[in-house]
Amino acid sequence: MTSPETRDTYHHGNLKNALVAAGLEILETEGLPALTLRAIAARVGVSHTAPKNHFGSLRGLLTAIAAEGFRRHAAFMREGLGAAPDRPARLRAAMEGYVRFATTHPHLFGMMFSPIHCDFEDPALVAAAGESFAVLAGISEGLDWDKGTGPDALLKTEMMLWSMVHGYAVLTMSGQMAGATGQDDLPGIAEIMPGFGYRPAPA
Amino acid sequence: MTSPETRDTYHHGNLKNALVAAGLEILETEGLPALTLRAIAARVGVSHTAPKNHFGSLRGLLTAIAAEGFRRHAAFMREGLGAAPDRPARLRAAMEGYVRFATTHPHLFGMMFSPIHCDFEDPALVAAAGESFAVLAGISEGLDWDKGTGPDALLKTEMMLWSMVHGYAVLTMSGQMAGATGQDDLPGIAEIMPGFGYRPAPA
DNA sequence: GGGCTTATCTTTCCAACGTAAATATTTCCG
DNA sequence: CGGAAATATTTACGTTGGAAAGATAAGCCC
Repeated sequence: MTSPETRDTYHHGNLKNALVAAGLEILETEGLPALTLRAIAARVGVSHTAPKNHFGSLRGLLTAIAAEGFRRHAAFMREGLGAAPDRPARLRAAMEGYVRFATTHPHLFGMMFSPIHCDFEDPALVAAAGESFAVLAGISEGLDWDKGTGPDALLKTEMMLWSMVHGYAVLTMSGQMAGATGQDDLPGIAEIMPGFGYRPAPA
Repeated sequence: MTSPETRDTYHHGNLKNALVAAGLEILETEGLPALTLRAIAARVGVSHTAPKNHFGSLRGLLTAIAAEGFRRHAAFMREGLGAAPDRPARLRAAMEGYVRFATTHPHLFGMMFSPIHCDFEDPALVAAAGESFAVLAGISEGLDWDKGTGPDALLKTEMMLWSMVHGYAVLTMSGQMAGATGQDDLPGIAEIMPGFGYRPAPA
C-alpha cells in the first residue's frame, strides 16, 4: 500500500494518504515510540519536512492517523452487530468489538486516546470519534436500568457504557488490571458487565 | 519543599526525593511535555545526568513519580470514606475521590496510566498502584449485583467498578466525552453508576 | 503555448532531548 | 588514615521536530 522508498516524480501525488498509511504500519510493527516524523516520511520516501505542508506538525499527522483509527474502531464495533439476534446480544457484540480493537491494535488504540499525541479539538478527529460513539448511542436506547428513564437518560446510558468498556480496555491492555489483581487470566468484558435488559422497543 | 537552584555541598543529600518532588511540581505547573530530565534536574539544581545514579533512566524517574502519584491517588479515594454513613455512601465517596484526583492532577493522572512513560513492571509502582486498588477492593465486598455471588465474584466486582470509574475519568478529562456527546455539562460519576446496593454485612 | 501563481518537496540548519563515558568530589568504613 | 564505593559533573554524541530558504512541478489565465 505504501509507496516504495524511491519514486520517479518530484511530487508524490498522494502523500497525505500515504503518510497516514505509513504511520499505521509503523504503529503495528514498531509501536508508538517509533512513530516519529522522520520515520514516517522515510517509509514513504520523502523528506522529513514534507508532511508539514499537509498536516502542519507531527501532532497534526498523528491526529489524522488517530481519525482513521476511529473509523476502523467503529467498524470493529459494528462487526458483530448483524449476527446478533436481539438487543442484549447487540450490546455484547459492540462491547466485545470495542475491546477486540484495543487488543488487536494496542498502540493505535493508545494513541487515539492520548491528548499528548492527538488534538481532540480537530474537527476531523471529532467527527471520526463520533462515528464510534454513534455505535454506542445506537445500543443505548431502551437499555433498562435504574437511570434509563429519568432526565438525560440516554446521555447517562451512553456515558456509563462507554466508561465501562473503555476503562476495561485500557486497564487490561496496559497490564495494570493483571498487576493489581494478581490474576493472569481475567474475565472478559461481558463477564464484568451487569446483565442489562431492554425495555420494549418503541413502536 | 524542593531545594533552591544552587547549593553549597557537592552532594545533594536527598536527591532522590527532591527529584520526585520537582517532577510533581513541573507536572502541576507545566504539564507532561515539560517533564524532561533536564528540566527536573535544573529545578533541583543538579546536572541533567545526576538522576541516572538513582533512577537509571528518565523512565525510571517517571515511574517513581507515578508511584508517589498512586499514593496520593489512594489518599483521595480514602478521603470521604470516614464521613460516609453506610456502604453505598462509601462506594460513592471512593468513586468521586478517584475522579476528583484525576481532575485535580490531570497531567499526573495521565502519566500514571501511560505505558510510554511508566514501567508497570516496577515493583514499587505495582505496590503503590495496589494501594489504590485496595480501596476499591474494600468497597467491592458484598456489592449486590447479578455477578456478585458466582465464581470470581469479588474479582469481577472490582474490575467492573475500576473499569467504570477509570473510563469515566479518562474520557471526561480528555474532553472526548464532551466532544462526542456535544454536551458541556456532563453528569458526575455518581449519576452514571448503577445504584448498587449491598448484601447484609458478613457477621 | 508562454508566463505567472500556487502547491509541493528538498536542503540546510538549529535548539532540545536522553544517554554514554570519563572525570571529579564526597562519603563510608575498615 | 586510606582505599573503595557512592554521588555528581563535564563533555560528547545521535536523534528528534521545526524553521527558513530554495528547488521543482502543476495549475491556470490570457
